[in-house]
Order: sequence, then C-alpha cells, then structure tokens
Amino acid sequence: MSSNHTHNKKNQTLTKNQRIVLNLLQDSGEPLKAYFILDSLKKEGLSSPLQVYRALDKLVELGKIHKVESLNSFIICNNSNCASNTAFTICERCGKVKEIKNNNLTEGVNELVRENKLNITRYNLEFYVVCKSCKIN
Amino acid sequence: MSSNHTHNKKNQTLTKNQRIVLNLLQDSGEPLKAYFILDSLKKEGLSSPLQVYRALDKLVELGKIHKVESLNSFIICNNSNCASNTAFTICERCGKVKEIKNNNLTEGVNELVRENKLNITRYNLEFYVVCKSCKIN
DNA sequence: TTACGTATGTAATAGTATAACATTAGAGGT
DNA sequence: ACCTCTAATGTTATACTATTACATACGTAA
Repeated sequence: MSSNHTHNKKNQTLTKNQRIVLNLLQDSGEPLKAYFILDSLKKEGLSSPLQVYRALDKLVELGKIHKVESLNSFIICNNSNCASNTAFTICERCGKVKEIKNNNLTEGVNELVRENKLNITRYNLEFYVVCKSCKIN
Repeated sequence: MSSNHTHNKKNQTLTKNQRIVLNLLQDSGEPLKAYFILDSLKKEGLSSPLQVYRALDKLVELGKIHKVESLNSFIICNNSNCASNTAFTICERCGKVKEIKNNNLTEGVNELVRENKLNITRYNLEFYVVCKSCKIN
C-alpha cells in the first residue's frame, strides 16, 4: 500500500473503517445516523452495522466525532479539543444541528458547575432552538 | 366508576394508561425504560409497546416526566415546573440519575443563553459525574 | 344527535444497537 | 526475523427501542 505512510500523526492511527466513517462525517458536516452511514459506505466495503458502530465508538472515544443523543446521530467535532464535552443547538423545525464552540460557554458551564457543586467528568448540552432561516419563514 | 371524580384538577385529566405509567415512574423515582414499564404493567392491562409510548409521550408533553435522552429512559419530574427544560446528573459508574433542581442552574443557563445569543425554546443538559457513593469505593 | 378530537387496542414493522465467536492485522519487545 | 499481545475485523444472529397503519371507542361541545 502506498498510502498510510507517515503523513498525519493523528489520522495515521485510524484504521480503514474508522477513516472512511470519519471522512463521511467530515464531508457531510451534518449529523448522520449509523444505518445511513452503513448504506453510504457499502461501496467502500462496509457490510454490517457492527462495523459502523465500532468505528463510531472509537471515533467518539478519540473525540473526533460526537453523538447527538436526542437524535441518535453522529456529527464531526469542529472544536479543536472538547474532550468529550458537547454542546449543540438543534433546530426544532428543520433539525439542523450546530456545535457551539464558544469560550463563553465553556466558562459559563464551569461556573454553573462550580455554583452547583457538580463534580462532573463531562457534559452533553442540547439547546433546542428555532434557527434563523426557519424563523423567517 | 367511583374514582375519577374531581379530586385533582391536574391528574383528573389523565387517562388510565397515563395514570398507571405515571404512578410507576413516581414510585420508582429512577429512570425506567419503556419495555420495562410495559413488563411491569402487564398485570394492569398494558399489552403493547405502543400503549406505553403513547402514555409516555403525553406525560412528557404535560411536563410530568422527562426523557433522559442518553439512556433511552424516562423519569418522573420532581420540579414543580420545568416547562420541558431538563438537567440531570448521571453517574458514570452506577447509572444513578438525579434531576438538578437548583435556581442557580436556571439562572446560569439563562446567562449562558444570553451571552451566546442562543434563541432557545428549551434545553436538555446531561452532566456525567461520579456520585458520592461511587467515589468512596 | 351529530360531529370532532383524542385515546385505545392490536398487529406488523421499522430503526437502533449489541452479543458471541472465529480470524486477522499491527506495534513492540527480544 | 520471530513471538506476543492487543486491538480491529468479519459475520451471523439477536436484542432493544420506537413508529406506522388501521379499526374502534370515548367525551365533550355544537
């Protein structure tokens, strides 16, 4: 194989299945469901749900993607490093999901956590909104 | 029927299925899964998943229970009124779930929302923790 | 009474996720 | 180069979660 040399320390360790799943999520930018991913990647050789779920699990573990719990979907992480903490807005009308990457949020959450004496290891915040384009219509 | 008179304006409107599901969640205090609820209430006459899901949907809509998204479970609401906003701590070790009912949190969230210019309709916050009894061991 | 919205019962099926097991690939040590 | 160990793979079957579709009943208001 001529690929898989020493290009990217980070992605180098990914296996083929992990890589193609990550690429799909990256290209899409939207939350995708496991079985949709499976269908999309059948031509790349994926043939069973478990292959997808295993890749997804690993990518979540590596912090490269997140699970949007209330949508049973997975989305690329577009923070440099959120250490498995997640915060999304989800449009109630069109379903559009955006990861919130704002230092104010991190600050705010930390404060929230301090004030409430929560001893947290990580968090998942889902804010339901009506997005701009939906509000206009 | 001698029950179902005019005792409680709030619960009066609940149907039988809704009432028995609510009671089970109330008595339990823990998050329960739909099919567990079904099994538990077979003797009360429930016989299909749909009966449970319909009752759960209604109770969620009424704000009497919440769905814990990342657990696919439902838990009684122990705030007087959270208007479909939810905030939980979930112990990563034992799975214990507690609803956070702290005015600081509401305040904090509001501030968070203001600072980040989020135009939210509701939110769902899941804080993963290691609870006290798990930390000791 | 009629009409309408909501809840019910039942069966079938869709959608999400994991268990179990045998095999293979890759990184590190010697 | 070889051994070894861990992690990933492939495959089948199955478990778990949730909804569609349709026929029926109930309750309230016109």
